[in-house]
Amino acid sequence: MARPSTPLISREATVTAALEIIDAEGIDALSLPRLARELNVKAPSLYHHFKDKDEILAAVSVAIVRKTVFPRKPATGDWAEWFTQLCLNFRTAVLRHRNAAPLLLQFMPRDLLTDLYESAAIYLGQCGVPAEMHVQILDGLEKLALGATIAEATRPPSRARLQFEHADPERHPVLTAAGKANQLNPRQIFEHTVRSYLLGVIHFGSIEARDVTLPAAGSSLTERAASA
Amino acid sequence: MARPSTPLISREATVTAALEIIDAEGIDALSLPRLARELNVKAPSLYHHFKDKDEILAAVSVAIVRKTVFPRKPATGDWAEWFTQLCLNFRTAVLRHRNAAPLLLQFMPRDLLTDLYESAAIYLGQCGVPAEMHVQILDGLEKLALGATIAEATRPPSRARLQFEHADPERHPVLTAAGKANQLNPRQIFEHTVRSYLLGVIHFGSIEARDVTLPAAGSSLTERAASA
DNA sequence: GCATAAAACTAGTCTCGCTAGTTTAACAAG
DNA sequence: CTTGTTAAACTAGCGAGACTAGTTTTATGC
Repeated sequence: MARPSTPLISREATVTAALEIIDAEGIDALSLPRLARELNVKAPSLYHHFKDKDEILAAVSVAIVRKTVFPRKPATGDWAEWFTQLCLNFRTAVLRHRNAAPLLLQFMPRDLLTDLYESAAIYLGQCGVPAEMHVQILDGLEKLALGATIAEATRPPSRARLQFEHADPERHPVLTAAGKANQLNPRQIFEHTVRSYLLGVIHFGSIEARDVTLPAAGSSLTERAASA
Repeated sequence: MARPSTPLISREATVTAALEIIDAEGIDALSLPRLARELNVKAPSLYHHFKDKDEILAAVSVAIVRKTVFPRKPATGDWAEWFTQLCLNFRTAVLRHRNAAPLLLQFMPRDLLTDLYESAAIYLGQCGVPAEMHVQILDGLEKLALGATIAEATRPPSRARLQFEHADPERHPVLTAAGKANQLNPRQIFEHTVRSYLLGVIHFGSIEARDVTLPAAGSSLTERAASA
């Protein structure tokens, strides 16, 4: 077969097919031959539309992140509420494709975020938050939201509610009890975490970060395990 | 060559060599032939000591996490301080091998954590923290510390202080200003984030997680970009 | 002393990412 | 309408890596 009247491959269709494979069979199942088969095409043809496999994965990452719903900014100036909703929406968008979540570590489209951050920094300024705290808030929230979401995505969802899967009621009675006492589902825990962080920043953000080094005395996990 | 009088390969030496390769040349450079060469051995011989490559990577992950220094619990009952130190020490241990950090997403040794969590839950109980909050604290901190550390590790360290690398002073003046106003280094930001989170939990932990769904109106990042 | 298992090896398979070079069709310029 | 150029597919094949099978030699336990 040679050049068809209408192209068989489009970037969009490729990304969609890739995402379907990842969703259904996991990220290791996404090979170029496999992806090409899905598009009724041979693997090398993909190189006419993407430089290499990484470019495909980056495009998949963009597709996931772009589905984050962007909440309207409350006129009340409740910026913490706005950030919380944004983080929740980001989490939702990523968890829709949890098999693909690890991609974001490598391919998170940071240029997409920059426009968002500019807008967020303006909003923070309007709400009276001093500029020295903007980095703290934006950077902390990014790591919190991204990290927590990816971490959650890499756990099997069936066990999401069962908190500590390795906890043995015999060896870990207190931890087991804590798991039972927990009332919140994963989404609520995430929301609580984000909210607590923002509330902490608001009320304690002006505290100097202490310049502490390692504690004078301590044992490593290894030593601890050996002495147990 | 056949069976030597003393084994040429040990699990420990293998893990050490693997970590050296990852530190020096990145995770993609770690192939079994490459690792075997470092041990003056041929690749298939490794299969007498490890089931597959994943088992090697899991062992590497354990080696990294086990170097986390375990701080002494303050008798004052200042559990937030203890958790903060623990998180900082975890971050330090992981950042010593930042190229290997992404491994923790897949191979984080959760069984190692379980003993730690049991001990932490006991400590929280002794400090008067109600059991309903234990999961919130432990789970939130795990995701925060793990996620933030891995996210930080995957950024190049040289640019760590330069906050928003994609920020263009023309297009993003406020964000650029925020970056300049920032006084904290990455470690301090991390510490601040953990501390803020814990302070938030302490003071607002009893607040019900609101059962909010998506906001009534909003635009996605895509629509936003299109309208800009 | 002998059977067994350990610990290395060689040879080779399969899959994958990617490149080179080919073919045919679309399209723009004269 | 022809013709030259480019687009978009293809086939063939390289090189690397994970892993398997089967072999050899040696240590070790009975």
